[in-house]
Amino acid sequence: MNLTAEAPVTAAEKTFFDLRQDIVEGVIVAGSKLSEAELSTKYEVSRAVVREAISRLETCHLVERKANVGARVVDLTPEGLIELYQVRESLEGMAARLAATNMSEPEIEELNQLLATHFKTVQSGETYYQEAGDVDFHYRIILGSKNNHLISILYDGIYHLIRMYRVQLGMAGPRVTTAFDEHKNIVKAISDRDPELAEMLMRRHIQYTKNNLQSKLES
Amino acid sequence: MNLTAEAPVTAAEKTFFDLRQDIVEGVIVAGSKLSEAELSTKYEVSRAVVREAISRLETCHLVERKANVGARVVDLTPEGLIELYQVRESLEGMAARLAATNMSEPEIEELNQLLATHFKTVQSGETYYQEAGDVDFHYRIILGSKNNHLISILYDGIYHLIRMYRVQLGMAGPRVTTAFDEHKNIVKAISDRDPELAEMLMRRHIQYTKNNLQSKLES
DNA sequence: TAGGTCTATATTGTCGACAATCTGGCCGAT
DNA sequence: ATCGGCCAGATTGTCGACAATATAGACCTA
Repeated sequence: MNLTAEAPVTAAEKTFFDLRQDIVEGVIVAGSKLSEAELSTKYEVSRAVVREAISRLETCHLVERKANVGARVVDLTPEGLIELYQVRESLEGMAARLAATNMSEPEIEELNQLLATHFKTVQSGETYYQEAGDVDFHYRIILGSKNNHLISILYDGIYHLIRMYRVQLGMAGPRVTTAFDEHKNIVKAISDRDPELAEMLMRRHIQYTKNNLQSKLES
Repeated sequence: MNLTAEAPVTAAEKTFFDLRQDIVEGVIVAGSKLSEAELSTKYEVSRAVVREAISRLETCHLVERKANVGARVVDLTPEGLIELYQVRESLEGMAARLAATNMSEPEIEELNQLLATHFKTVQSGETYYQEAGDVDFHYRIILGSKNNHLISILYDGIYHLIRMYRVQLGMAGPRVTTAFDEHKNIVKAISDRDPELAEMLMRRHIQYTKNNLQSKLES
C-alpha cells in the first residue's frame, strides 16, 4: 500500500514500514513474539528504533504489547474478523455518505476513470485488482469524506489489519467481478450526490466482503 | 478518567498519563510545542520516556508529530469538532446498537443502578455529573458492545480529545438535566433489547451534545 | 532593500550500556 | 508426589552521550 507514497524519512519509520509489510504478508507469523534484540540484528538498527517501530505497530493494532513482557503479533480469529468488519462497515459507510456530499467534481471524475481502468484489468483476468485496485478504490472514497479523523482511524488504524486478513487468507476467486459491479454502483450513487444510497451500497459491499472472508476462514 | 483503573506500571506510562491530563485540562496550552528536553526536566525522567509518552499521545490524536521537527498539541477548531463528532456519533451509535444485543442482564441492571445514582446527583445540583458521570455512562455502553476494536478506537483513540473539548470549553449549564433524560431513554431501549432504537437515541444524544459544544465554541 | 546562502545553535534521531522486571527450572518442605 | 519459594538467565525499561537534521540570524550580492 504505497498509495500515500510517503518515503520513510527516518530509520524508525523505515523499520516500521518493513516490519508492517512482513507482518501483513505473513513473513512474520501471526501470534509470534517480537524480540527487540532479534529484530535489532535482523533489520540492522538499534533497539531504540525497533521499539519505536513496534510502538507504531501497536497503533495499527497489528501487535499487542504488555509492559515488561514484550510484543506479539495479533492472531487472526473469526471473532476478531467479525468485530473488525462491524467497525469497518460503519466507518466506511459514513465515508461513502460524506464523500457523496464532499467530493469535488474533478475527484468524482477521477474516481470514474479509476473504475474504467479497473474494468480493463478485470477483463484481462489479472488478480492485481483485488489487492491494490480495491485498496485504491476504497482509499479515494475515504479521502473524499474530507474528515481527517475518519481518514486517520481507517488508514493509520485498521486498514493494515484488513489487508492482513486478505493477504493471509489468499484473495482471489469469483468475487472479483461482482465486487467490481458493487464498486460501480457506489460510484454512481456518489456521482448522483445520493449520500444515503452511497452509504447503504458501501455497507452491503463490505458485508459481502466479510462473508467471503469468513467462508475462507472457516474452511 | 480513571475508570479503567489501571495504575501506571512503567515510567513512560506514568509520564503519558500525566502529560495527557495536563493537555486535556489545558495546563499545556492547545497548539503549543512539546520540547523533549523541557518535558524531560519537568517530569524528571529521561528523554527516552518522554519520547515514548509523546508517541502514545500521538495515538490519542492529542499531539501531532513531524519528523526532525517535533510534536505540537493539537489545536481545537470548529471544523475539528464537527469531524470528531461525526465519527463519534457513528461509533457510539453502533456501540449502543451492539450493547442492546450483547450486554448481559446483570450489566444492564448495573447500568440502571448507575442511572439512579446519577439522578440523585443531578437533583442535588452538583456539576460532577457532566464530567465523570457522563463519561462513565458512555463507557459502560461502549464496553457493553463487546467489540474490542470499537472499544479501543473510542477509548484509546478519540475519547480524550472529546474530553479536551469539554473541559476546555467549560461544561455545565442547563443541558445537565436534559442529557440525563436522554441517558434514561437510551438505557430503556437497551433494557428492551431494541438495537435500532438504542442506536437512534444515542446518535441524537450525541448530536445534541455537539450542538451544545458548538454554540460555546462560536461564542 | 530584497533575495539568497551560509553558519551557529538548538532540537530531534540514534546508539550502546546499565538497571529493573519477568520467565522457567531447581530445590526443599509437607 | 505436589506445591511453594527461590535463583539464574533472558528480556524489557531507562539512561546519558553522540550524530543528524532543521531553524533563525547574520552576511553577502545584485
